Order: sequence, then structure tokens, then C-alpha cells
Amino acid sequence: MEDIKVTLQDRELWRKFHEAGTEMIITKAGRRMFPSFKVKVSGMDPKAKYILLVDIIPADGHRYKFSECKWVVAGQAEPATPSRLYVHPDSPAVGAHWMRQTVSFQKLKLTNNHLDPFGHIILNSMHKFQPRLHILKADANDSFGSQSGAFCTHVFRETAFISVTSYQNHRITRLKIENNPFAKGFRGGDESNLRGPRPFGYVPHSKGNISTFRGVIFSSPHLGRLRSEPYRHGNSGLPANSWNPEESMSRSSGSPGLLGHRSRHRDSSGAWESGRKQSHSATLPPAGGVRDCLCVTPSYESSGAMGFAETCAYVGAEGVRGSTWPLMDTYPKDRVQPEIRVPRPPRDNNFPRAVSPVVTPPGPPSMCPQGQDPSQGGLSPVPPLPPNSGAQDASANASHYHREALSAPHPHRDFPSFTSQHALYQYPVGLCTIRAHWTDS
DNA sequence: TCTTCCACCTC
DNA sequence: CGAGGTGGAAG
Repeated sequence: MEDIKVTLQDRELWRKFHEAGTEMIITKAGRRMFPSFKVKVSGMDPKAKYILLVDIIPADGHRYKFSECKWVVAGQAEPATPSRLYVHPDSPAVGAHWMRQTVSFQKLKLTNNHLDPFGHIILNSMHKFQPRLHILKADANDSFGSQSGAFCTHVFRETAFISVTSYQNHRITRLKIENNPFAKGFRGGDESNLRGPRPFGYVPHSKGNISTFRGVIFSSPHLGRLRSEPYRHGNSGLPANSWNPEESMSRSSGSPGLLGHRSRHRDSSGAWESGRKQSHSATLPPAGGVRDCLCVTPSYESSGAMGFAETCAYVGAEGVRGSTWPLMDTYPKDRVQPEIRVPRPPRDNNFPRAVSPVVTPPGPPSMCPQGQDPSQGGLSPVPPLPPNSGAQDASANASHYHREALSAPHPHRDFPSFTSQHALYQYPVGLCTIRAHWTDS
């Protein structure tokens, strides 16, 4: 596993969102992330089988509010939601498969419905989250594997976000509209766009009056589609944040244990879930000249404990394959109950097993400076990087820390105890405990 | 704050 | 084509 390298795709786009303070809409029905999480993988054994999965963990112990154009702490976080895993639909697949092209998690959906029956990832609104990628070596039976036990975890800090039920920062709204193909209808006219201005040129629902015609007015070619619009938060006139390129990724690895079979799926296109590969190239001009709200997000200090109660895999495509695993009864803990396999979810039932989440209270809230120091801007949802962990490459998505597989005793699972001085996260995944080691680079 | 519905769009 | 992904507006 130590040779595996993972590169975040659309990194420039992520960076732009991150600068502004990424927000992700969560809805009852489930909403995709945008930008979507896509990676390129190298260094795998071409013939070995791997499972790729994503989880999204609380980034800190705070609840936030968007106040006066910036995100501020608004109290303690809600108890952790039942955490679920999104297993890439191609899992398990051989290394050659994963390395062949971009691996997309674009079908992953976020929901605020704690009783979600679809297997989507459940999040609390107005909280900060950090997606993570886990790569597991599958065992000989294509199970999610206990035999080899090898896994590694990759974290891209620029993919952190705050969950919202409606966008708070219009800068984020604009980035979404400008870059998400599905939001094309909200784009304003543009000289380079031969289609000309058009969207919003309708009376919204029949209830609209002139004051609801913002889109018509403010997406006019005169204003240009990238100008600030007098949306609800107005403008602060603050400059855009500069992004700290040191935020990159880190990883850890160890032995996961558990997990289950899944059936294969392939998009009709044969591509990795995303169907048509699409890069959302960064086409936005720099924020300079656009006077916008600056969202200064408090940085936070690492809080050791992250709530994580149960895990649930969602294996997409062939229908929902949600399943819920037994709860971790304590936390943190290196040994978990000897669950061997994740039972496959019922074929014709989208409902994951009922769970009673174990809630792990986050560590005490840390103070979140809110100055308008641009270097602090954007989301900083991950524990601060250790001062000097020998990072070489802050801009590349190179990963460092790593640990070779050890065989997870069967049926008991042993989880390695890492002894890193930088063990900032201790977070169980499924029946394993992952301790991410945050390193520069 | 959150949900629902809508027109518009991608795929 | 139709299914389904968008943000806005209203409630």
C-alpha cells in the first residue's frame, strides 16, 4: 500500500471553492457534491484487487453560522451522525482498473435525513466536514477484506466543506453555477457565449414580482456573469483569500478488516462511474475586481475524538446497496467486535438496518480566530498540519505516511496502533480504526 | 432554517 | 426521449 499514490482531480477547482469556503447542499433526497470527488491512482499492484471508498468525517466539534459574510462558530457540534461509507461501485477491482483512468465518486450523495433509506451519507447541516478516501486491499473472495488487511487513507484538505441546506455565501453559489454543468440554466449571458443571456427570463412560479427578478436583472450582459450580485449577503469588498498550497493531503494505512461483498457495476459507458469523463476546468477569472464577501473560516485545532458510530456502505449503481454495520461500542478503540463480513444488504430493500448510533462527543471546541487574515481564509476543516513533517511537495498530491498491511486475525480483528506523534485523528472506519497522520504534503 | 416546487439544463 | 441534477423562490 505504501507505493500507492493518489492525486485529486480538478484540484484547481477545489482550490477555488476552498478559498471561498466550500459549501455543500444537503437535502432530504440526497444531493451530489460539487465539485465531485475524483482521484487518479497510481502505484497499485495491477493484479491485486482493491476497494475504494469514501467517508466524510466531522472536521471539528463546532456548529457554524454564516454571519456578516463569514463563517463563525455558533456553538458545539450536534452529536455525530451515523456515518456511512460510500463504496465505489467498481469495487473490488484490480489495480490496473483503478489506475487506468480517473476514479470518480460523483454519484456520492449527501443528505440531512438521519433516517435516510437510500444509503446516502448523512450529515448535519452547518457543520464542517472532511471527505477521506480509503483504499483497501480486497481478499481473495472479493470481500472487503479481512485477509490482507491492508489499507491506506488519503485526505485532501481542499475538499473540506460546510454542509448547508441553502447556500450562504454567494461566492460559492456563483462558483457552483459557473462550473457545474447542471446549473447551466442559471448562468448569465456572456459575450463568449453565443447563446446569449437568457436564464431567469421567466416569472418565477407565477408568484413573482419585480423584486424577484434578480436573475433577470443581475445576470444581464451588462453586469456580466461574474460580477457580484446583490444577493442576500451583499458585498464586503474584501479581497479573495489566498490559498495555502501547503494544504494537500496525508494518509495513513493499516488494517481495516471487515466489509462485504458487493456486486459489480459498470456504467454503460464503461467508465468509472462518472460515465463521460469530465473535467471542470477552471474557467473562472481570478476574483480580483470582484468584490465579494470574504468568508473567513475559523481555523481550529485538532480535536482528537471524532464521533463515528456505525458505518454503512453504499454501493451504487445497481440499486442501492446500503448496509449498516454494527456499532462501535466504544471509542477510540483499537479492537472491535469480531465482525467478519459485512452482510450484504437485502436485495429488494433499500433500507439499511436500523441503527442506534453511538455518539462520540467531539473534543472541546477550540477557539476559532476569525480575523480577516487571508491566510486563514477559506475552510480549514482539518487539523493543522504539523509544523515540519518533512513535507516535500505541497502542491502535488503525494502521500507519505504509510504502513504495510498486516493480516487481520480472523475472526478477531486487530487494529494496528500507530505511534505517530501526529496522530490527530482517531477515527474508526467500519470495524477498523483509522488513525490518520497529518503530514505536510 | 428547512422543504417543496419549478424551469432549465445535462446525460 | 426521459431521468435526474441544478439553484431560486416561496412557504
